[in-house]
Amino acid sequence: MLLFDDYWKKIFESIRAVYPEVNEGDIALDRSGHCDLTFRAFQVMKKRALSPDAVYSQVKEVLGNEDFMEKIESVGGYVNFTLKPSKLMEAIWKEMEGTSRYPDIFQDPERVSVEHTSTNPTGPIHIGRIRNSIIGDSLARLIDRYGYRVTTQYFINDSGKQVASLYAGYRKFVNSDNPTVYDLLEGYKKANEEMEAGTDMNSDVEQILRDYEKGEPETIEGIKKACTVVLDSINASLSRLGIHIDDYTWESDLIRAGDVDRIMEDLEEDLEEEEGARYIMSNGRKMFLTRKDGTSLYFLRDIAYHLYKFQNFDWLIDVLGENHKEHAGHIEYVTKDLLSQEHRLDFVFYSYVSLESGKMSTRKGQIVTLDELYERAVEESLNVVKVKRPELPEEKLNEIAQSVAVSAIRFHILKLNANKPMVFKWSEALNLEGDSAPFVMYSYARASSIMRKLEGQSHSIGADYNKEEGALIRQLYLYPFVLTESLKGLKPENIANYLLELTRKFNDFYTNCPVINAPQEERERRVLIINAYRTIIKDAANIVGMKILEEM
RNA sequence: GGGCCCGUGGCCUAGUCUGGAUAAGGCACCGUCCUUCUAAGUCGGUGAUCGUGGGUUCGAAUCCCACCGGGCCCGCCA
Repeated sequence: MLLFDDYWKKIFESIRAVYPEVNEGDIALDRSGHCDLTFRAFQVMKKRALSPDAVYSQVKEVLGNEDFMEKIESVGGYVNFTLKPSKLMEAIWKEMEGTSRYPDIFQDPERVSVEHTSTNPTGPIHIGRIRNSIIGDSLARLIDRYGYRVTTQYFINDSGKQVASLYAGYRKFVNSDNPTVYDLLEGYKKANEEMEAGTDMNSDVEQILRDYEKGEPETIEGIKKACTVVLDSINASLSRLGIHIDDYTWESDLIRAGDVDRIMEDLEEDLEEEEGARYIMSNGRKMFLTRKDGTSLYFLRDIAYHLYKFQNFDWLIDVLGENHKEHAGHIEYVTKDLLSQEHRLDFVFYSYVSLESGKMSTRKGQIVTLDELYERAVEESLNVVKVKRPELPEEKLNEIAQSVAVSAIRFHILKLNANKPMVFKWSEALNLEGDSAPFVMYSYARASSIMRKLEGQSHSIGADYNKEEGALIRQLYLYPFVLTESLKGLKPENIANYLLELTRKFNDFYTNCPVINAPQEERERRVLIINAYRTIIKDAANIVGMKILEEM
C-alpha cells in the first residue's frame, strides 16, 4: 500500500532523474480539481527552452507505466497526474479493515498537557470564553487521536484581585449562605462599580489579598467557597458541550505548597528590586514577580504552574486569548532560558469574541452565557426536527435536538480560524443549514440509512469508478494528511473545514450514485465507499466534539 | 509612540505558513428537483478593484515595503 507521500515521492524522484533542477514544491497536491498530483514545469520549460509537449512526453516516458497511474495529461505548463481511485480505495480499506480506523498508524507515548479555559471564576462562562474551551478540547481530542497521553488542565485563579473582589462583593452585597452563580455575579458587579467610584472597597480588596496570602483561614474558606460555586457552574455548562477537564490547579495551592518561594530562590541571580517589589528583566521589560508587600503576582504563579507541568509532561500546550501573547513570551523565556526547562512548550492564541453591541464584560454583566446559547440552540433544533420528523417519539426528538445543538455550537465556534476576531450573531450561531454541523450530520444519517437497508450486504473494492465516486475516495484518502497538518499547525479548525469538504463530496455521490438499486458490482463497491466515509466522518467529528447521529 | 493579529461578492468564511490553472463555499435574494437510498439536501442564477499603493517573479489573495481601517498588548491587574 502506498500513501500520497509515497506516490509523490515516486513521481518527484522520477522527474528529478530527468530534470535534476526540480524543487520539491514543483510537484504538489492539486487543489484546483484538475488531477491528484501536478508537476509545474514552468521553471524547467524556461531554463531548457522546452515546449509543454516536450516536457510531457519525457515525463510520460518515465511514469507512464506505473500501475497506480490512471492518466497523465499536459495542460499549459502543468503535467497532471491522476491516480487510480481503486488504488486509493485499496489503501484506505487495507488500513480500515482490521482496525476500523483510518489511519491507524499513529501512536506516541509522550505525556501532553493541554491547558484551556482557565477563566477567572467570577461569573458564568460566556460565549467568549468557550472559544478557548472549544479550541482546547478539540486540540486535546486531536492529540489523543494521535495516541499521545493527554491531560487537560485548568489553572484556577483564586488569589488575584478579581476573586478578591468577587469575595468582597459576596460579603457585602449577597445575603445567602448558599449563593448561586448569579447571586455572586451581582455582588461582583456591585463591588466593581464601587471600586470604580473610588470607595473604600479598594482597601477592602487589598486587605483580603493580604489575608489570603498570609493563610488567614476565614478568608481562604470564603474565597474558595465563592470560587467553587462559580467553578461548578462553569463545569456544568461545559459538560453540556461534552467538555471535561481532567486536572485543576488552584493558584493558592502553589503559594501554600511553597512552589512560588522555591522559584524566587531559583531565580535569585536574576532578581532585581524596586521599592521592595522584585522583578526580572525579560525582553527589555521589567516583569514584576512580587508586590512591595511581598505578595505574589500572576506572572510568578504562572511560572510556578508551568514548572509543575514541565515536571509532569513532555509537551505543554496552552490555549490563551491573544491578550496573553506578551505574557506567554515572558513565561517561555523564564522557564526555558532562566530555569532550563527543556520539554516542548506551545501556545495557541485566539482572538476575541465580541457582540454586535460591543465587547463582552463579566464585570459589567454584558455577556451572552453559554447556557443561554445552549438553551436557544436546543430550542431551535427541536423546532426544526419536530417539523421534519413528526413521527418520532418526543424522547427521540429531544435527543436529536440536544446532539444537534452541541454540535452546531462547537462547530460554529471552532470552524473560524483562531486568530480571526469573531463577532457573535444569533442568526449565524443558530443557523442549522449550509456550512454547519447539521449539514455534516445529515449526510452521515443518510449514509447510515442506506446501510441499515443493506444490512449484511457484501462489498468489494471494484473498479471503473465514476467521477463522483473518485472525488469522494480522494477526499477520504486525504484524511491522514489533514490530521497531520492540523496537528502540525495546532489548528483543529482544519478538521472542521475538512468535514465540510468531505460532506460536499459525499452529497455529490449521494445524488448521483444510487446504491440500493444499483447492479451488484456497483452496489458492492459503493457499500465499501460508504463504510469508509462513515468511519472517517465519525473519527473526524469526534475530534471536533460533534455528536453524530445514525438517524435525524 | 512601539509590538502582535485581522481585512477576500450586501453579510460570514476557505485558500495565505510552503506563490501556480476560470479565487472555493455558506447566508441572503431569484428560479429548479421529493412515485429512486431522509429536501437540515440537490441543481442553476445574480453578486469579488482578494483594504490601498508600490516592489520581487515567467506567475502574487499568498512573499517584501509603505500606508489605511479594526482588534489586542505595552500595570507592583489577570
